[in-house]
Amino acid sequence: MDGAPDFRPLYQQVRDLLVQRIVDGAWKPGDALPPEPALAENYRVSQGTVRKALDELEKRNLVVRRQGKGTFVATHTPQRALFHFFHLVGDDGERALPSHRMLSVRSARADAREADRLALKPGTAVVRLKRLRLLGARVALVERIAVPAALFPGLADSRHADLPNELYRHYEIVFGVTVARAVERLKAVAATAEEAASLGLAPRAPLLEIDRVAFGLDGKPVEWRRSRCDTASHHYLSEIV
Amino acid sequence: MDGAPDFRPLYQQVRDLLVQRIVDGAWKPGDALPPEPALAENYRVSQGTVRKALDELEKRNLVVRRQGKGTFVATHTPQRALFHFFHLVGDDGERALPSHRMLSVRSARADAREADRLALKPGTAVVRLKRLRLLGARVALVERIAVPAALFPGLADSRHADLPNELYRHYEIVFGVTVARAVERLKAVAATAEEAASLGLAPRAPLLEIDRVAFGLDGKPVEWRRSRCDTASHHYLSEIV
DNA sequence: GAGTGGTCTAGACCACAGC
DNA sequence: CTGTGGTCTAGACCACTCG
Repeated sequence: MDGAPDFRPLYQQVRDLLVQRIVDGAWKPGDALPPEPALAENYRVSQGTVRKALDELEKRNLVVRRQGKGTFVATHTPQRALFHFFHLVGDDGERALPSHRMLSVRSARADAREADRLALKPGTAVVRLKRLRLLGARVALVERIAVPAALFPGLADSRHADLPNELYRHYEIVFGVTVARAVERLKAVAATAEEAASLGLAPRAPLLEIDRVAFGLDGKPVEWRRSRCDTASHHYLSEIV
Repeated sequence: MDGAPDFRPLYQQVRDLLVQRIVDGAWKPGDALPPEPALAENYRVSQGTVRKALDELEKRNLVVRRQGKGTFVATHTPQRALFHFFHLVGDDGERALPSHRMLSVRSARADAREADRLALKPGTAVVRLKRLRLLGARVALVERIAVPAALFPGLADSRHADLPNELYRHYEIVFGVTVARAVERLKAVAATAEEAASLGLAPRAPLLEIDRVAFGLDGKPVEWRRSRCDTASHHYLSEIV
């Protein structure tokens, strides 16, 4: 820590250096970080300072720590992928885990809205996915997804039946794209004729629209997703602390 | 810390003792806690341990710390009341702060749903409020609220015009009830004829229903609120970290 | 200047994992 | 047994607030 002068607290500097190494891919999801004493020596700070930096990485869900084993870069396990980002819950409180039916995968040029949400220039190459998602045996969501083609080379050529339900895990394993954060905007909308047919509802039935932008480790948008959900027997759960 | 044997970490014991004092009202919202060295001496632990306990209280939004001044029990400032618990945002990204028009305040006996949400026996005395809330100049929400009468003595006798927009602040100042946490369940529903009229919408227009249970410092439900919102030009914002 | 919380250190010991 | 993260201490100094 004796390089360029920097007047922020040491633990923040260490924290940012650690984040940088994860963002750069020096440590990949699932990898163990060096032990705390090694990091302390490496950065010429005390172990307490390293711990405070790691506390913050843990709070941001970038690493998980396990006593006796080590500190590991966080991964999108099936559990995390589903429960952390999927907030639809049965009205009885059961978290019915969704399955899916992928309908199509197509290359396209970003339209105005995709360009806005993904922070791209209109016309940039994107990949569009369409799928249905089932809760229990019923189709409950229709989903349109758009991602920048540049981040996902070859995705457009996937056979749509081969794409897994847990896309974020797939993004991470196959394309090295880690979803670190997301912002969801929710609205109530009336189902289009097509949506109503897919969901087995009356035309213009009320649907919950979830418009989600997911961000990568570097803070840039990596996916835009618009889900329209039948909330007759499910709800979106939001906990405020 | 040399009383009854307890094998949890010291900082957790100190944390829980501090929480207890806040819950019991020994320190009220806005009060300063004793300085860290005093707490350390009091509980016979090091200042570092007290700090770790206070870190957790701060994370739970129970206290706020200000360098050079002290540590204070959190209060529902107008800012916090609105932005922490009110998640509707204009589609342009502006946080239009809502105003309200209280319609009625009535005593009643808890029906089945109120009893469920508030963890009361059916028939327990409750107070029901109805109000409209405006975003800008437009009526955008119709809201029904129910609270246990026992926690809010005299509330039922309030002139409804006297009740402020920021109810949580009112609960805290007038009744000593602090809302610490809330759970919201969101659905899309079709407006009833009455709701459509209040909101100036077509009958059966899609509305976002927010069903919120708010919990006090002791973890017990203190309010149930059901808001139905016109999301034509606003959305509910949910950030996932 | 006195008092507060914020940062940082060095070192001890504990609890858990795995050979 | 060794190595990991988790807890705890004691003390130093910094940054901010206020009289």
